[in-house]
Amino acid sequence: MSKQPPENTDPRVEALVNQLIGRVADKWTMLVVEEMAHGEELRFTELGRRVSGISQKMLTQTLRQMERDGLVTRTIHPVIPPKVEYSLSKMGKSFHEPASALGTWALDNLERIDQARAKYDTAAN
Amino acid sequence: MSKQPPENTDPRVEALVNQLIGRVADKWTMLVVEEMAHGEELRFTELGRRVSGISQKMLTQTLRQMERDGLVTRTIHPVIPPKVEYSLSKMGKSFHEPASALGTWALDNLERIDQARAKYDTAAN
DNA sequence: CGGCATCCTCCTGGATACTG
DNA sequence: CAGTATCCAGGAGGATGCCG
Repeated sequence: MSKQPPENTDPRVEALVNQLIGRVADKWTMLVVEEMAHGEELRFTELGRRVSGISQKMLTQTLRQMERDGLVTRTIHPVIPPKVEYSLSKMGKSFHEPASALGTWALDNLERIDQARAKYDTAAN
Repeated sequence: MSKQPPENTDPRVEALVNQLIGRVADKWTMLVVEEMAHGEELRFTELGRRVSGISQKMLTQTLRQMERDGLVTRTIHPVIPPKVEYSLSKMGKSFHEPASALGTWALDNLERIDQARAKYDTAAN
């Protein structure tokens, strides 16, 4: 499988798209976007508090990637103690739509999925 | 960060939702759903051919998870050589909507993201 | 054909400690 | 406060071989 890269599309574009899907279909990215979608600027620590379960490392990493991809704006206030504020860019906000649609779907179907799993697990043993 | 699990929600539900997001925000799941969305029943190998870059192992794994979650129906035809067909369940189809919305977004913004990255990379060095 | 089992490698990501 | 740096365990996932 995937022995011969399909000739019908430019392999570089293929790779890029593939990688982009990986980035976009990222749990932490989605959760961070969700928290930032309300519009206010958020500080690093506050963001960490809101995204439940995220480690500081992953928060940093996720924010860097999002900044690099142009989803997030990072504003450094040169004061002591340091103050850095994050907010969604225009593109970031546009990303929030499909992302939150997916989140909504997950919530809506949580029950059904849970049941499906239980059924599957008992059936198969 | 994430030292004290927030008390405002049931930690078990929290965990489940978190895990579910992880499942739902999965690259291969999305790509597989995309290929299956056209409605026909698809055989294992054919599916593998369509989802570019997926290994046989990941395809099997993804399909099993999706089946377990009730997104996919697996039909075994007891013939020789073996014939197994996969199709989206009703829930699977409903998942396709937000999933493909995300894919569409990625495609639409591929250019912008690429530019943002280039800009970020040259600026920071 | 449609897998499962095994091995092995690399990357992800948590924990911890330290800085401007 | 907002990170960076380091270490390290565990899981993801490719390659290969075998089977009903």
